[in-house]
Amino acid sequence: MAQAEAVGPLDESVGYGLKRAAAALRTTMDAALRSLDLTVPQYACLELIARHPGLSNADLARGAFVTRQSMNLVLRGLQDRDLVARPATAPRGRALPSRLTPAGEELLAAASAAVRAVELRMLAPFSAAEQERLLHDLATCVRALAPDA
Amino acid sequence: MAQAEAVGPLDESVGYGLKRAAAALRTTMDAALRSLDLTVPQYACLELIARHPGLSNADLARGAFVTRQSMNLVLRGLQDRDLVARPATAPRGRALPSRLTPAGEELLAAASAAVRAVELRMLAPFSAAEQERLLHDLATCVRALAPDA
DNA sequence: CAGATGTCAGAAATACTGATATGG
DNA sequence: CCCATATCAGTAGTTCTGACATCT
Repeated sequence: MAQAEAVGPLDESVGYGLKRAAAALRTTMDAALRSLDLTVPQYACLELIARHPGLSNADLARGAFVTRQSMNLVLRGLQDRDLVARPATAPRGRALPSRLTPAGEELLAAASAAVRAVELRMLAPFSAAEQERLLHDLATCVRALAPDA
Repeated sequence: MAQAEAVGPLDESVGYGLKRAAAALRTTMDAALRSLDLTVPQYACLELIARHPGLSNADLARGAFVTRQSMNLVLRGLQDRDLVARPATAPRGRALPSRLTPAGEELLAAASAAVRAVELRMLAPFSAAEQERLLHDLATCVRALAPDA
């Protein structure tokens, strides 16, 4: 899919700007991860597990903004590639805690570097203080829309 | 799909914050448009046509961040509901310029008000100057990732 | 009991790929 | 010739909806 160009009057909307920025980031991340045979949801899954070992499928689905069903498929694919490991039986409740395998950690290192490069490119025009401010503003938007998130 | 809660260390990433904000906005807009029997892409299509009468299917697809095929289906659905009208033959080239019908303008007025309310809620914590700054920052992100957009 | 989770199934919308044809 | 457009077809991945069983 091609990038979207400016649409004039609609550029005045913060919501549209948000969507445009998220779409541009998604497209760029997708291209950066393609050589590693990883989709954005797959990368998000690996990153989430690395930062929060033991997350369940439902946790990962919420964190990657996909459904439980989709994350279940993502998780199975990563398990088939020996990038993620989950116990066959739940140690507590029904949740199966996910963990990265050594191969998963290795691939994530490369993927994380690629994604970091994309984010650095996106944030290049901003100072450290401006980046912090933007991050804060985005979090404020989320809180305003979903107070309990 | 449930809202995503905070994920701790990942909150430091502007990219993740961007995705979270866009997801929250999408979910809230979807809920606001449900009573009008409009999906977000359908609303985006109507809004784009209203602000830029005569846009082609390809133009609308880029503006709404969907593929031409998807926009083609959206457009057909809106035409079947007599909200959008397109000439049977192209007046110039192959592009078929879309326009809103009176019914389309009427429904869009309600949809636009609903969406505006959502955006106002999201931006409530910000001053006018801060909103302008956020809009500018988002545009800067887009330019940094896709200079020719 | 309520709530969260994992899982399964079907329907729907969407995206990707490739191909064809038309017009500038 | 090159490029953008509209359209169609097939495949695949995703979402939605509903359902059921399990565990706290």
